[in-house]
Amino acid sequence: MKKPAPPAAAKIPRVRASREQLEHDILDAAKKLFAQRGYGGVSLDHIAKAVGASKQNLLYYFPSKEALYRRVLHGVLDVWLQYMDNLSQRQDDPERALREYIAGKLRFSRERPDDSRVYANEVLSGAPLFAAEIAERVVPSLQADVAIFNRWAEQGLCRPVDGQHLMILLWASTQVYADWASQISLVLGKPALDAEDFANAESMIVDMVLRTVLVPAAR
Amino acid sequence: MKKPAPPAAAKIPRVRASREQLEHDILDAAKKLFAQRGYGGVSLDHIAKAVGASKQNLLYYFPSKEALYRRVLHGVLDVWLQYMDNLSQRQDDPERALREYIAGKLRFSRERPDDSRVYANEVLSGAPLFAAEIAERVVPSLQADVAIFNRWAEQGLCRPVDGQHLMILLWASTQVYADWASQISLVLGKPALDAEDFANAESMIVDMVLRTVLVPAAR
DNA sequence: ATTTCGTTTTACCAATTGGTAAAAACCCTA
DNA sequence: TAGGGTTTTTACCAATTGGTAAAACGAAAT
Repeated sequence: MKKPAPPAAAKIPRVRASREQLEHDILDAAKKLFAQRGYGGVSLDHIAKAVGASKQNLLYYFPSKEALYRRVLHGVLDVWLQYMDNLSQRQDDPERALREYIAGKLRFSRERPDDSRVYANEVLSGAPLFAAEIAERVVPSLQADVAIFNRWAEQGLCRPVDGQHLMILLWASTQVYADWASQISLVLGKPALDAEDFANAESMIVDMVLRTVLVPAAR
Repeated sequence: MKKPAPPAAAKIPRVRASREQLEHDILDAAKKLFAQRGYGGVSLDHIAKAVGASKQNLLYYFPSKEALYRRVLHGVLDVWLQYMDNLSQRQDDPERALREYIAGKLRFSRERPDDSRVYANEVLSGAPLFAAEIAERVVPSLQADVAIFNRWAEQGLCRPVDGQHLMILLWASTQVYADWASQISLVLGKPALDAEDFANAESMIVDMVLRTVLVPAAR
């Protein structure tokens, strides 16, 4: 009606390379919004506008809001686990393994805060859609890590510790720098967390964990 | 139309003692729902149904959804701070002060999980309505605690530690037992956390913190 | 030039959203 | 029992929600 043959490049600044590109953009925008407001706080229209498409166009790529959310969650969990499986790498050296594990999880908080927050939102709401996948993928990963602690303790490489609660503490104290960033930056009196803050966090957490886990003689 | 004069007691099982009672019930139901789904994920109708009233009746007591949410948040912050200001009590005895602080915060997670989750949801979404109040009430409280650490360090009662990040770690590792309860119970393989789990968490956190904070000679 | 297939837009839909206005019911006191 | 203030219900409202159906578009192959 208005423009019989509008040049596509004029309306959409950058040409959509492909279907995969748009699909990826949708997932990305959805992740950012779900991270901030949770599943119920985001509408398809929000996501559509953020990505510059129509709501119906989203529904062409994803059959429903819940399906889209599940895809986002699935991707988030992939990333989460990927940053997390450092403990199993150096099974002979507890100190180095722990240092790398903590560093990895803090890197996750710094580099992928939205992933962290989507995960936090889901867990916070009781993981209604996700409990099964957590039980299937996260719990075994954690149990493997706990088993490593136990082996270390048997071999005298570390003190006998409650592996489960130690892992929970590691999650908590590293994820908090993504999930609670808004409050932490208020506390630190700066608009956003910078590299130095993460470095300070890391040395504090590493210090505490090593003091607790390592046998005195090994230090 | 259906019942010209229905006995009030038949429809509403327990008689509303007073205006304050219903107001309290609304705040309570709202808290529970906001805790689970966040601000955007809850409708006035949800809350109304949970409390057995009509949406319009809620709006008689609270002028808007946001006003109701603010009231909930305000109450949550009251409780949060109340459980939190234990550090300032025993300024002469770091070990005891820390033990009581950790115990208090874990008690908060166990006794008031919904308060904890409402707070977590708000912080997670960037504290859009609440940054001011956090800056006004939480940050000073925390800075007072950090100052206490510094004084202890000066007096040789404890090792020089990064008080801010230590406090963040204390928050994180205690709140996680409320906010991540769904995941933690999956990990521990039980339907819900019990007193023993909280006791284990407490001894692990206390152990770590004391190892890190206390001077070796003092132990 | 036409067909075809993957994509996008237009046009709807019923249900739900937060909120308003006013009538009705309730309850205590005069 | 008649007011009079407080509380609740009924009746609406426009905007938004997730979702469907079908028409229109665009490029690549025929």
